[in-house]
Amino acid sequence: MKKRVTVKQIADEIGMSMMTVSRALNENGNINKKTREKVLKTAKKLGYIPNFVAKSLVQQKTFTIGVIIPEITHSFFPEVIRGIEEVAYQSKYQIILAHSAEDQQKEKLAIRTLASKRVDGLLISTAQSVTEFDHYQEVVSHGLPLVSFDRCVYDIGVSTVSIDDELSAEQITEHLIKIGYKKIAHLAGPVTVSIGKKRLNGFKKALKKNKLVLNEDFIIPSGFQEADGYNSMKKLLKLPKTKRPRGIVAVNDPAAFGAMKAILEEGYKIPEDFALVGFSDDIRAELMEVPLTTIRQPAYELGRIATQKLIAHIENSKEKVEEIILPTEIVVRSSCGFKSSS
Amino acid sequence: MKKRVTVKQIADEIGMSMMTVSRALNENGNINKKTREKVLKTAKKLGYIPNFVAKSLVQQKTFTIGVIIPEITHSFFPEVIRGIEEVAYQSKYQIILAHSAEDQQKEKLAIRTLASKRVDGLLISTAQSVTEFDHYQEVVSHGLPLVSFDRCVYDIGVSTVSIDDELSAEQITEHLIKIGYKKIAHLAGPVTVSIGKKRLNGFKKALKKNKLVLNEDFIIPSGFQEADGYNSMKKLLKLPKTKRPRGIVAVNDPAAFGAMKAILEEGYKIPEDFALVGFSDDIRAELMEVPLTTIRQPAYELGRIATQKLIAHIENSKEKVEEIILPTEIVVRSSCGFKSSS
DNA sequence: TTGTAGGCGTTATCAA
DNA sequence: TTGATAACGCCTACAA
Repeated sequence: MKKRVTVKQIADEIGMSMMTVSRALNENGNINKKTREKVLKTAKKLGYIPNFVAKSLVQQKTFTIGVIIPEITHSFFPEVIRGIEEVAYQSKYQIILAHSAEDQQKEKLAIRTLASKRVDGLLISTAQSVTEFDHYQEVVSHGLPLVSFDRCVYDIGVSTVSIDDELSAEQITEHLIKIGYKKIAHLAGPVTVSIGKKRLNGFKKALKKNKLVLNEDFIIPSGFQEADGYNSMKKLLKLPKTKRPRGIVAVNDPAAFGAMKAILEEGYKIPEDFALVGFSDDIRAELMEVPLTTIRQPAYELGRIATQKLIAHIENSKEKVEEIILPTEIVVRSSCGFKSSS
Repeated sequence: MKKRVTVKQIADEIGMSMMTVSRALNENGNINKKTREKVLKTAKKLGYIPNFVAKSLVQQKTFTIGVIIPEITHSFFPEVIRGIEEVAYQSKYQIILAHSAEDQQKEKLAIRTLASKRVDGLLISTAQSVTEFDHYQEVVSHGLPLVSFDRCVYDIGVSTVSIDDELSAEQITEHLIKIGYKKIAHLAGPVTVSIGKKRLNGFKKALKKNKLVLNEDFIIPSGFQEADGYNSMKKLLKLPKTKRPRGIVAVNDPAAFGAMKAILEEGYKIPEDFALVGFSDDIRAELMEVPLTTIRQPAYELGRIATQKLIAHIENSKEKVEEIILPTEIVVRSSCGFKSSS
């Protein structure tokens, strides 16, 4: 293997100093045009590849953003990543992608590793199992810019980008109520995660606002995965017929898919026996055996805006910490029965 | 903002040399147990975060792998990435994810940037618009390990991980033939991309083997996106009725989805008017209005194995260059008519 | 416009 | 077991 070409080698080759070469390579100012061309030609001839590691060390800047997501299989996060990558690319940043797989320990480790790799900033959507946020606090206190998106952390002084989960959950629950359903259950996410708690709150709010009694048995602790929705729904189906809900508000689409599977599996019909709604408008939602009523989230935009905000924080330490809320839209399909005019 | 804690600061704090601290931090051998504990305690007290950038510079190793994919929205690549991330994580590597968006220029730039960031290796699935591979050759000749996956490059001396595209395309085409279709068209991918060329070859092979005439008009240049399939199918539908094919082999599932849309849009039925098959078993394939017959690819496994091979190359320069082929499976659904027993 | 000296934070090497 | 010194490749700051 040939020895790596460095600035010094180029300098020696043309009999000039390293600084001249460095300047020529970086298109700064103040350099003789001919010198510059000579340097560039020599660099090409020798097959020079600049070393960003060395550059990063000197400049204390890596042009790299760490991205930690809890999940990647479904359609939401890939869309978010596309948005992140696009904005990062435009600003000449790369992204290091880490997958927490909903696991707190992995998330913690990822944060530490990324901090050690000296990423310029961090974009995080919290794992399902996360119960405390010391590990966020730790890097933030070291001055590492962090933007929390989708599943956010509040009160630690970082910008957040999300939708209005509470309001959206309230809206979709109310949609069921307006159609005429009264006994409505919620397959809830973990309340330690922002979206779990906020969607539950929205669900409760809708009942209250419409003077429906909140039956605590109808709040089924669930999770964000299809299997969670499936298991929770199975539990509901074990209740005696008269004690069962008629409407189901799932914490997200994958959970709704699981619930749908459980319902159909036991020979019940949607929406005749159970009305079902999800949350996030997964790419599969409209394709399911019973197309799913859900909340559409602007995933791609969310990725873009979170990244823009993060880069703003990186490049300007005075950038204002904000809670950014993106609009959603209720998408009515057949899983909840006829369309309401409201 | 407080000043960053370094090895030197820890050393000063406890009155020892930097080397002792470094050794203690790295759990090497040869260090007094008490010294080690003292260092660790002090490091924690001061909030030390190791600087991998400096370490990388010294050790000429970043524990980072560059991953370049052409597309991220559909289900194939997210699954691959999950496999990549998992294996990388187990071996303590992180991944830098770059998105070429099917664009040759972006892919070139990504390769250069990743080489400059001194990733330890590169995992690439070629963009649709790529016509020449000098940019691969360039980094490979510099000794940067590269593994080409899914959409592979051959003959440049790198390991490849893919399925047997030619055989699989032959099989699924033959499946249509066995059912009884004789006039079969192919929505082809760009032949400059391995899978485009190989799937076309497989298609041709199946016709030949079964003594069907190859009608060049039935090979429609298409692309890997839904819109490409849609446009190509529209072209086919403009042919006079008697000159139209009865079976359609799409280069991949998204293209098949586009074709399906075009067919149904004009009031035709699948499979009654047109039998349709795809390739890759996208997550939506079984959920479509007409469930799609397709080839199942082991995406997650593909990501895992490509990464294992890459890390093997990284950690052992004598690792054998291989063409790894993963098995596929034909998944018969209703879009191709009744199930064949074969 | 070009060059010199020093340092970014860490580890390899050799010596004590 | 511990320490001093140089080196990784580049850039900042200052000088010529």
